[in-house]
Amino acid sequence: MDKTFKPAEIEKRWYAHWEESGYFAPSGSGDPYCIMIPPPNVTGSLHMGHGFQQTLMDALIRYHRMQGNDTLWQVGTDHAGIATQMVVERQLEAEGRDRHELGRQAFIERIWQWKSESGGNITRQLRRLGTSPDWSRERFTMDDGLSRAVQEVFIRLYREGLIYRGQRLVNWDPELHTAISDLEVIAEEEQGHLWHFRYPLSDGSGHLTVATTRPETMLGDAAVAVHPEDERYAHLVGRTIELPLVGRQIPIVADDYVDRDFGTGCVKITPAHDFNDYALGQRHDLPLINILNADATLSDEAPEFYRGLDRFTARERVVEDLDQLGLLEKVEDHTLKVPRGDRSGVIIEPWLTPQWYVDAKKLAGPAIAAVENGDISFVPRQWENTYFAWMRDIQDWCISRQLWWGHRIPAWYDAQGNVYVGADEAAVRAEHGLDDTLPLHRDEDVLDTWFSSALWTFSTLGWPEDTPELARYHPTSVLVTGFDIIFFWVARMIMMTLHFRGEVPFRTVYVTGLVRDSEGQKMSKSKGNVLDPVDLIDGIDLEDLVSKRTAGMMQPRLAAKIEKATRKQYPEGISAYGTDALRFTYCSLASTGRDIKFDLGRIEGYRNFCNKIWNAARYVLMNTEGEDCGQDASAPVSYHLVDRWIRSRLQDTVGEVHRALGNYRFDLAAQLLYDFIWNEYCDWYLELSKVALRDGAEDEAALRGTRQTLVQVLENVLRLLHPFMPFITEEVWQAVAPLAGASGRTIMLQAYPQVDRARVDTAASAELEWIKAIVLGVRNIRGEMNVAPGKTVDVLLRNGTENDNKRLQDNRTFLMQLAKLGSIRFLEADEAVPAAATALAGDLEILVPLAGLIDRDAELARLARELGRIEGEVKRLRGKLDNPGFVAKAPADVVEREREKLAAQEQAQARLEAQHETLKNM
RNA sequence: AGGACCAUAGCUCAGUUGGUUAGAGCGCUACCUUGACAUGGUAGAGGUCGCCAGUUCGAAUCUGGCUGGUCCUACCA
Repeated sequence: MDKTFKPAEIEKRWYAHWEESGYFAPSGSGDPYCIMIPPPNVTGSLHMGHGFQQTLMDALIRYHRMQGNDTLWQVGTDHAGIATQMVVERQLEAEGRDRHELGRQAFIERIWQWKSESGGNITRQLRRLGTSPDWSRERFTMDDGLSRAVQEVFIRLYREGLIYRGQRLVNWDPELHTAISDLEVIAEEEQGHLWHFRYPLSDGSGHLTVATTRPETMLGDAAVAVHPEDERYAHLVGRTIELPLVGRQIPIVADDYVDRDFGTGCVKITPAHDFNDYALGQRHDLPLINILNADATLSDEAPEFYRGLDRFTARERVVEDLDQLGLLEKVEDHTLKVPRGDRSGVIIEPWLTPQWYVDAKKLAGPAIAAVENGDISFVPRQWENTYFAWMRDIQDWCISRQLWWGHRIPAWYDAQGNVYVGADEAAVRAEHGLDDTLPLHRDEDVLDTWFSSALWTFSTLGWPEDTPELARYHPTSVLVTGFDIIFFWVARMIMMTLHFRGEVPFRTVYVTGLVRDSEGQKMSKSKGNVLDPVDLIDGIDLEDLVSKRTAGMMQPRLAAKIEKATRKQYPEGISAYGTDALRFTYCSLASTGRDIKFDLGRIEGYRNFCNKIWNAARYVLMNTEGEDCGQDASAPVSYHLVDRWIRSRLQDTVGEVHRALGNYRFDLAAQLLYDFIWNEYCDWYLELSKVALRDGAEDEAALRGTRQTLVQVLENVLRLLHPFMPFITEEVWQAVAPLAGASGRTIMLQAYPQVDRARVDTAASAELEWIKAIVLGVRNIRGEMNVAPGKTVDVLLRNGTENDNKRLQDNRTFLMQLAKLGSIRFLEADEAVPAAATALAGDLEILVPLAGLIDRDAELARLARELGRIEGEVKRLRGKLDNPGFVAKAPADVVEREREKLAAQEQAQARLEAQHETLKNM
């Protein structure tokens, strides 16, 4: 084995081997355990959030696979309608063409082609993370089976009256020329203005002043509204206004939607271009005057002068023109929330078009109940509140998109506008008895991407066919996802699955936090702070990183800024940490209910941890390969104290890891394993084993016992660690397993360690603590008193019991070696106490004679410091025990424990005081 | 406007039903190339647990308020 762990070659080799060997497929036996991957965008690339979630899913999958479950991880990708279409449209744009020139058919073919070129990217990246989904079952939301499921669901919901077509205001993206759902609109505060306009009363008796953030919409005004109880305007209600620039007579209406205290208390009402105004318009029977075209230029409904102008140009004109007429009263700076499309980034227009909707309210009922009654639970629980809040106020879901890439809506229209929904045109004709000569044309629109995603848990398993997989793996076990798609995806999956399967899609929703950069900023391309998980695995030099982060930047200034920041933060680029270190980092940061700040310091630490494991394995192999490790059961084996101790500690660790994983506490599991391996197995056991192997050379059975313990504990640890660090554990396991008496082709399919109560050995633990206390006591003196590391020291023990004496005889060589002693013995009863530094191990006093090694005054100071600490502790404990309330009301065992603590501290205090006194007088 | 979450060592975070000497990693200090590992070892410094009340024998932990931060939902033209 190499001296340092080199992950790159190992990862490649093992992943290929696992996949070729079919180890990722379900075993077919055991209790089913199933996770559905949240399907990433097929043409997308892996980001840190993916890396995080995939790692957690894979850890769960590998854990359950090793636990003997029939484990299915269903993998697949999403066609991501808008996102993918946009990418290809940009490509066309670069060629100076557009999709309309190409035509629908050719454009769709072009996207399929792009998918076939780039679609492997994301799955390749998933493989680099070491994920173990059943690749043979990979699905795509637009493959035949899933498309059939989508069609079936649409038709059935339509027939049940749960899908309908309606004309109403939608969120219209003037850039993409499509409707989008409420969830796809991001409203953020921006600086704008509030314009105050005078609207003259028709009878010439004066004017009203209205305030607006969108002057151009006044061309579509249908009324002015005031509050019904607003005395200032009560006399005007029912009268009319002559709308400037347009000349239309519009009414003044009263509606309690109006906030009297905002602006002038008069609101211009544009029912066709504002959601609130639309609702108000419905109440007052106002006309809808649509002044915008699909691209947000002014339509023919606007006065001729403005037609064809862009909405923002029209805004300037309207303001100018009103100013000219003396109707612009004032302009104020104003902060307002601006709705933008989450994909295009342009300002969304409420726009009147016919669209398809899902009646979400009816589907929401059972979906709410499923969480209320515990059929589905969220981890952490507080997300249930978020879910309920949204579901109880759910709005109908606009599912049609004016795109070409996606599942085309299975609806046909005749010349009269009658709608026929069915699987295909022939089916529609047959069902409705339509003559072949009657012209029908198919709906041009496609479905929202999330419509097909909502069916993911059952469509991937073969629905609407009644497949064995559906029966076996559905409902699935757990969904691992981010909170950002609880509404987009999780809620809709629950609704659809309950409706069509009559069962929940999953029992548990594990909601992960967001991965942020080391400053807590959201990672985004435009901020230039994104990290590619693969770059953390393979490393990347500075120049490549800079060019990657600044590629495709529209604004050169932004690019320069990003370049500067990147050069400052990563002057050496990013080194290669390997997949295992990355995965372990993700796990260790995965506290529930908290976003994670990704800090390179952590991954570096865990890279070092990999190296530690690697080197521990090297040591173990050096001492066991070619040696008798007790594989032959007939040879006698005896276990030394240190062997019994580490085996016992292993059991504790195994139990706690199971508990942590049962609660989705990946961070605790990672911490437990790190601590056991580094601080117990390596720091203590391996060091102790060196002594045992060298000084026990005459006892073959004991040697066998220690060698066997070395390899067996390591072998157990590797299995414990495998769900988190699949590669290094496999590589090392292959070498270690035969020596540990384990066999099998891969660690992946070995059993996960279980607690063996018989191996819990509290006596061994106690004795080892005794050894550690003495070693640490001496080391502390050595360290603080600056005793040269090469120098041995002599130690005298005082005030020991019979048991201490026996322990000393049994463990002398361990103490000698680990504390680097020249000698150690008990002080004779009549022996004079030499000037010495002192440490305590319980009642036992450890004396290190100064003997020219240690400075007396320094030791006095050290003792004084220690005494100060103990004094404080004694004072605190006395105060507590002197409090009658405590003694009377606290549970007896708590009081007893405090008494014992006090006694121990007082004892220690007395000892050290005596020693301090003695030393001072020497 | 309503709601959620967060505030613990210089940094990133643990701390399970109230009872620990409040922990870990990184960073820092001193010493050490000792035969698994300098991606290492040994020892050490560092915290009035955001602030103020309250409940309690006892609060980092429970309750209320405040301050600061993150986010979600809805939205006033």
